[in-house]
Amino acid sequence: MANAYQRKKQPERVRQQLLEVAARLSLEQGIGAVTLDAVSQAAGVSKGGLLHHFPNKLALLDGLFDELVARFDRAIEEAMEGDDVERGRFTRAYLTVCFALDAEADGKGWQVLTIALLAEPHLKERWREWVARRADEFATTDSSPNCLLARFAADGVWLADLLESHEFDAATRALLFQNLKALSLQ
Amino acid sequence: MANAYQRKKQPERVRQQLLEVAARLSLEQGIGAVTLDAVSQAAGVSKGGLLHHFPNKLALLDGLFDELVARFDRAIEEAMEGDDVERGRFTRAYLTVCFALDAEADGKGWQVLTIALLAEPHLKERWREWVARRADEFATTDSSPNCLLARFAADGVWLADLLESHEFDAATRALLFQNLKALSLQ
DNA sequence: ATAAAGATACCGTCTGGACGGTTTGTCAAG
DNA sequence: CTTGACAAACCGTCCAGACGGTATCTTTAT
Repeated sequence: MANAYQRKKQPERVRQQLLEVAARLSLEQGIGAVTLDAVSQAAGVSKGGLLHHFPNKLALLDGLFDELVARFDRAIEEAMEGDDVERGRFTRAYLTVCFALDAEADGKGWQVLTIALLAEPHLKERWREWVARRADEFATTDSSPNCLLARFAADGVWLADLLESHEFDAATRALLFQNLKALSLQ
Repeated sequence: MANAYQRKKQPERVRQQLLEVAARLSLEQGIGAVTLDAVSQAAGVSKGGLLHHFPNKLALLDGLFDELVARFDRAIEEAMEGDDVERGRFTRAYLTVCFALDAEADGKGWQVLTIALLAEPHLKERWREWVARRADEFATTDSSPNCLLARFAADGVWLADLLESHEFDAATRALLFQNLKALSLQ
């Protein structure tokens, strides 16, 4: 730390570290805690260093968004692997991922996504693009009203997880999941 | 404006104006734009004046939350009036209100609720209380999994409206609404 | 092979502005 | 004449970003 000039350069590692730290900070202390100072310090980098990787704060949030969307995409793709029914496959994967998020260890880190998303009108736009791309991609298999409905419900459940507003028992939760999956097949 | 000492004193009016302005600001420019300076200025009041009505910023957000929840409650109650089927009545009202929000003129102002809600852990807690109270109140008529599901879907639709992430045609939207209402009756 | 010539990856400090909140003062109404 | 409803100036803090530097990588020319 004292002599960081000498230490090995590992830009990709540092960049990753910055994103991780930013996610963790926002999770633990709210989005307000994500300041350039706090993030850089927690990542063991100077503020100048942070600003080298992300030219401004918006770029940092963008990077965070990209990272999280990428994880989301991967999770969905993974969930689609083991499903050989075409109809509603994407929707079922979406359901699976959304319902699993609260249990998952690093799933908590996702929460920052929405917060930033809602706070930053700019990210709202990017999310819209994601939805549009996916809707287009799976138009032939997942565009039925029932699939749409199921995905909306998943969003609702995910929001409830985020806000911790509903106290489910696991059985009800599982039942909901089953019912929604059934909807995706009709 | 120049000489506000002379103008008629109308505390309730000013208070209301402050809340309205705060809602509008958060809607148009994000929650970050809701600063004491901006709100007070846009409401034609000095910052001292604002802080007379709301001793600190948290109190302002609280007031906003109260106002919005009150409107929500009123809207739900109103929607329940014309419904004489007991089973799922609350859920149908909830659906009606959520689906109507984007069309409503001042419905847009609601959006601030979530944003503030997600940003402020403190408001998250209060929202949880609202949900719990309602869930308890209508436990006998609206606690079925299908009702729960319908309400979650409504939340999802509402979120989509908020983020402007989905482009519905009116027909699909109406169909969703009908399907969900049907669910509340099963 | 190697040395010069950039390019890249950082560090540490400074600044200007925004923002929440305080204080003191002023006017009006009851 | 006391209290409530404001105004206006001010304070301390925090924060985004600029800036100028330094050390390490990579490429290129010889």
